[in-house]
Amino acid sequence: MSQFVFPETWRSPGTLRHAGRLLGLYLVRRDGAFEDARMITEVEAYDSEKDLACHARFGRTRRSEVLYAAGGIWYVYLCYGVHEMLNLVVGPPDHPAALLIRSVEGIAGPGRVTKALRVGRSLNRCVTEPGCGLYLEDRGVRVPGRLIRRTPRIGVDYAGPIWANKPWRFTFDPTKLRATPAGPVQG
DNA sequence: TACTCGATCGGA
DNA sequence: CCGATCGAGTAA
Repeated sequence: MSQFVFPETWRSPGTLRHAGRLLGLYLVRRDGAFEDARMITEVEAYDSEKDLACHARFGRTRRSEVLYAAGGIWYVYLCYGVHEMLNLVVGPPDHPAALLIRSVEGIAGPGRVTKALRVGRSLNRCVTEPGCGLYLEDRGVRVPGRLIRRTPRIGVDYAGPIWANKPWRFTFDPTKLRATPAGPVQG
């Protein structure tokens, strides 16, 4: 059974808590005839202007403005002039924070995720709803805390050791998930 | 406007 | 290890 995850889900404070809850959810993409849905297996948290790895480290700018909106919208930007990066904006208004989706089941690497799901900057600022063509579903996967690994974020050494070493990368091994308990039988 | 650098990836 | 490739941000 799939349950649509409402955008409002991501508006409360608690960036790291949201990161843990994003693991195991399905990222659903519909674009014309194209359709794909994959379980999220790796995310990174970027939180506030203090975080020198976060795009909000310069305060409100043309690019970072989207991070200051209420959670539940997408932030997509171009990295190295080549790769699109997909983030979920989280937190209340005026608290800039986002979760980078680094991997989904079967696809590792943030640049590969967006390529596989045909995600581009046209989705920047879009709400996480079906009408947007990109949204989240809860398909009953429960990721136990003991499976979640936290490590430093990738590729942010420029932020300095304090911020580069924060264990804000969340991953888990989906093959270690226990089969979901059988629910009510449906036709 | 000139300049630097990057939340990556694929190939040498 | 290195180049691709371009937009954001800073300084001037």
